[in-house]
Amino acid sequence: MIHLLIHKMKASPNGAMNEAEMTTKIATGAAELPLNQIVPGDCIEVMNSLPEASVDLIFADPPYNLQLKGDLHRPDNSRVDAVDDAWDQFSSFAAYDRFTRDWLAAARRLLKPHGAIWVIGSYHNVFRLGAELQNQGFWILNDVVWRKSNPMPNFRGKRLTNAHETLIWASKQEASKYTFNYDALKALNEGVQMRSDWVLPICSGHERLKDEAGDKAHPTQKPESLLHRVLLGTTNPGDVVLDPFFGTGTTGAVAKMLGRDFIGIEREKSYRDAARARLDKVRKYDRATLEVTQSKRALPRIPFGQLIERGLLRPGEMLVNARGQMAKVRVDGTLIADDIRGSIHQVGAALDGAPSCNGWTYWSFRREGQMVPIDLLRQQLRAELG
Amino acid sequence: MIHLLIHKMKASPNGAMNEAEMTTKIATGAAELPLNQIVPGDCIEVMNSLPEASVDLIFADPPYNLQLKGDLHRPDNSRVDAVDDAWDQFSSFAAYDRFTRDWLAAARRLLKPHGAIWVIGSYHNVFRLGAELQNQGFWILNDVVWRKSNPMPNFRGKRLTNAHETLIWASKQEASKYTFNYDALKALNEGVQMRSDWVLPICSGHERLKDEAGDKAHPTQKPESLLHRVLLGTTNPGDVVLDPFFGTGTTGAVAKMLGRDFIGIEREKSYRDAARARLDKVRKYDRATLEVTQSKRALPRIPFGQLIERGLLRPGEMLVNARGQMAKVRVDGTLIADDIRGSIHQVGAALDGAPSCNGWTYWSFRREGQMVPIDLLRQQLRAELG
DNA sequence: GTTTATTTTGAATCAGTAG
DNA sequence: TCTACTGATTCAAAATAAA
Repeated sequence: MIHLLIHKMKASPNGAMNEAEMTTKIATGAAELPLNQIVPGDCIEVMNSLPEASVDLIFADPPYNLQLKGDLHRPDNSRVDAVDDAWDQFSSFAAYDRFTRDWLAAARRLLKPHGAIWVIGSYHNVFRLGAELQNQGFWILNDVVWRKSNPMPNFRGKRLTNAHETLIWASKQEASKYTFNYDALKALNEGVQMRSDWVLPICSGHERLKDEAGDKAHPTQKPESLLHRVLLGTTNPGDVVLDPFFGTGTTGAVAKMLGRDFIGIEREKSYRDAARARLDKVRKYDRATLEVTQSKRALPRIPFGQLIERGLLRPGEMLVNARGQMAKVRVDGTLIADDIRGSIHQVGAALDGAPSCNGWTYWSFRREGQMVPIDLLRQQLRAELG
Repeated sequence: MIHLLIHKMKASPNGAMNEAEMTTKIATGAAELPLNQIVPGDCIEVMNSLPEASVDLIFADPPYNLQLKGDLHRPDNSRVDAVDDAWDQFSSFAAYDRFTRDWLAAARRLLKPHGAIWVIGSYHNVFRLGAELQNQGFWILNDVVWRKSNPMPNFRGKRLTNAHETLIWASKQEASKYTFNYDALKALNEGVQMRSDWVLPICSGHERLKDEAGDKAHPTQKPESLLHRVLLGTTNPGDVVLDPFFGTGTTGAVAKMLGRDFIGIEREKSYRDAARARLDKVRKYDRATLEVTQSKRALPRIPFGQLIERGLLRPGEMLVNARGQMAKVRVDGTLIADDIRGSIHQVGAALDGAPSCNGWTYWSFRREGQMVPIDLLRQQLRAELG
């Protein structure tokens, strides 16, 4: 913990280091995390200059290698403003694969052992991204489809409307204990577990950043709703989130709102400038707002024996399951039912012939003529213990 | 055209060649297409024995290389019947890649110059499939997401519900003049152009083939609705459709209904037998059971959390009920009122001491001095999402 | 026969802690 | 590093049973 803390170097609230200072720091290989800052430069070089195993999550929206040929026109003859920027040009699949291999390796080095990565792409590049993730030992947890509610139609009627993009969520390795806020995402989805297909609109309207000329500041700005779901679901407040293709800073903006620290890396000055102006306007939510639905797994463990020690249940008292079968509570917190002895879980599993059993919800006891689940006593004890 | 016709050798309507005859024909390298038949054997060998440039479309559902570990149980302790068949076992990604390279090369050789291929997979294998397609010169036209309306849930709450599979549609080469029945698919989609995400139920009920013991005949039978859309959209009547992983013959069944010729290749005798029995019962143009989901269009369910993600409500904002009681909106779409936390419905019910509550009509928020029910935002979102 | 309640099932890389 | 133990965890649709 101390190891990581000494690397943290938060930007002052009033403003970040200027870019000249930043470049110097990076070039000298200072092992400090430029938290909540936008680092100029090539993302591979910058990542390699940062201390290894220091980042909780990486969100990466790399160039898509679109390979567009001529101009595309709408049926009314207006020209579609396509992604034709220099940063999206690669000479071949091999060149794109080399680039992918290098930046993914640099990203993997930066991740903590239990860290994870999100990448987003379209059919032009996502298969190469996914294959290389697997080749490097990342462990894919889900692929997620961002289903656009308002995609651009296919004007020529030669293919299906390309109405989605694909995200891949992967942990650093198979053994990683990745962060997944299951209950928060379930709450966000009105009580049913979140699926791998997310219906969200593209980034437009007020959210879409414009330059002085009124044109879009970045050709592929991602919606904040997408990052909200990613960061809420797979990071905790205070986590460090790095975006090596920061663009106009959607990842940073949502991270700031949600009380996560971000590191942005971006090569193009115009994008950095737009992102800085944007980030200055973002405010963090207060603590009560940031709090999310808590998982039961995070609650303190209460040994069943404590109910007896604390006098909430008496030794010798009988417990009953849903089928009316009974078991006697023994002084050491184990049960006995006929000749089956063991914990509340073991005896329940044995009676049901089941591979496992949650004894807390399986057993009830009698109080004033009523059957009361023993889990109620656990809740009572947890409340007492604060 | 004549060149192709001489290769065609349709099965007699009353029955196909028996398997012994078939094997002999293949072994001698007879350059004839076994139309509307199921060829036994390894798909690579069989494909290499058929004449090149003779097939219009290939639909391939190869093994997914799932790499499952131990058993999985549902919360009710029942065991999940997993895909653990020998044909899905590969020793490494390298072995899977070799297999993929070989069968794709054999498939590409069989395709006519203007032919196309569909492959289907999950995140376990689809990135390797897509990358190898590109490596071999196939030209990806779309990736299509099959969004399952009734997927298996994630029982342990450790990941997102894996609710989709991915199909890739690619032509033999960039210059191919592939078949795309734009208007047919547009008609199928109620007059708006077909998108790259298809919502279809999994294969179950009467359509799911059972063996004598009443168990599923094949662990991964695909729904006919999926193949209906593929074949209707990317083939013409009379086209030759080849499926190298024929299984229990969904591709053949739909091809027969739609008046396309099929060639099935399948290694496992039990699958071939089930497929033959199935195909015998299929009649051309029996479309009644297809596209069942198309008709029912219920109002889309909008989770309250989406209002937050979409910025229609801000986290931290206060909601008010009819009695003037207030609750604060949290980032995961839950509310907090004093020490009561939960969904809009739960908190409303708790405040009223009621068993249930419709949060959508219970809560309002302040906009420009006016109190506005949150249900208005839901209606707004529904309109946007179409 | 009709309606309602209960059971079954689906391509799944599905646990974490203490000793 | 390995073993033992605790205890958290599911949605939609079809099939079957019950009323």
